[in-house]
Amino acid sequence: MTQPDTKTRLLDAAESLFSRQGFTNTSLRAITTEANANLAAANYHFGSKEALLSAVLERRLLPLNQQRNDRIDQVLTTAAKKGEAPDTEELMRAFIEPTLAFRRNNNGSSEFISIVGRSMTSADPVVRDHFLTLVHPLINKLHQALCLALPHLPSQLIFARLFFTMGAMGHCICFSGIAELFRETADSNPDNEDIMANNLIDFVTAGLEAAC
Amino acid sequence: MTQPDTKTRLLDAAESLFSRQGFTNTSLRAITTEANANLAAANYHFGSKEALLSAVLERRLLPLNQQRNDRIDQVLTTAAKKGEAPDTEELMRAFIEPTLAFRRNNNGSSEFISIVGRSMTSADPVVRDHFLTLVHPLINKLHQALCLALPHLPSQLIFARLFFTMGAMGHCICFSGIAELFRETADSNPDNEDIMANNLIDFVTAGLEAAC
DNA sequence: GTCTATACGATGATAGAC
DNA sequence: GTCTATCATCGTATAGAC
Repeated sequence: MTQPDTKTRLLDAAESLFSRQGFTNTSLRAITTEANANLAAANYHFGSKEALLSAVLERRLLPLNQQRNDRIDQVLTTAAKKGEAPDTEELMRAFIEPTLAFRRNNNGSSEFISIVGRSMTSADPVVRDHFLTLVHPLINKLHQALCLALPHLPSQLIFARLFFTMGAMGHCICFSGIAELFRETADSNPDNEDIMANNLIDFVTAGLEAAC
Repeated sequence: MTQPDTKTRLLDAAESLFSRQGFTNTSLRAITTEANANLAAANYHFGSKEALLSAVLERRLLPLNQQRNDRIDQVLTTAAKKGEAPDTEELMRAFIEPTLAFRRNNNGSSEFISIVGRSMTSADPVVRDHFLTLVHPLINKLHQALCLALPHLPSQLIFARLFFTMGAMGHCICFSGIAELFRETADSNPDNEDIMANNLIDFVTAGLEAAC
């Protein structure tokens, strides 16, 4: 097995360190040391530390978005064939399951998704804008699909509820588990991930479908 | 009107700058300059930049927690007098309304609450731990109250749903409005704050009460 | 094109004079 | 309590080797 090239090693090291220590608390020097690369190589390949974060995000977020997009399309197509409106819970399942599954379906970085969760609410407008650009098309598609699923609700209300949904999901992916946040017994085995995903899907589906 | 002392001026300047630019993007030198104080005075009074953040948080979070605690007690007492279980929606109203109202009920820093939202998911364990210590008693009380309101649901499930609730609310207070996140028409007048709070309360109440 | 060595300004923190 | 001086470390930029 040959060693990956410098750019990939830098991405891997940055992903790992950003996940474990956060963006700010990770220095470029720590990344280049772990990647066995020179400090300037990071800026040569990515231009800046923020651009490196963007590259780390894109590498996994683009495939994830493709996956979520496909699953939403699948729900829409199946419903259309039956001449029915899409189901809210199925749409949420298409959106949430691939996201949370990312935490155990790991390529060596099961905690990558926490970087996404924190970028979403970053105080840095550059980071947030870049993240939003990546997910905006997906959110728009999901919003439109939910308007089909919930035709009796105003579009703006559905949008607000989708916003709350993203907050709940974002909170989940910021931590390795509820346990970490509330100091409960730490148990983060795959089964618990499934339970958490199902609990979250039940929660947001009921919230989205609430009477107006 | 006499000028506040150095410590207060530092707190005010830090609160304002952290709210607008985030913790990392604000330097101690910018804070001390705005506060007309010396750089070393910040470290003398607070010990470190992180400790300054903690002090900024505590100054407003402790009164806010007191207010939320009182309102939850009020719901519990009223229900107990009637011999009934507390109502989920009323508990959520007691928890959420004071939090979101903070954004317009400003003492010159209506955006302070966004610091809270971001501390909640901070990658820095020191920041997160300090925040958790501040809110843990309140969350425990709310959890117990919800167990009374939803006696047919297992305690652990209620806990998970409360976790989702905090995520949805935390997402709301990270931004000056949904508009900011999704580039919709920017309109953040007080009425919209009320609408958002009510929408959020409806959303999480339905999620908490969902069938198991 | 890739990468290394080196240097620059800015940052958080600290020691010690007053 | 306050301030000056100083330090190690940070992100970044550049010149030049391969």
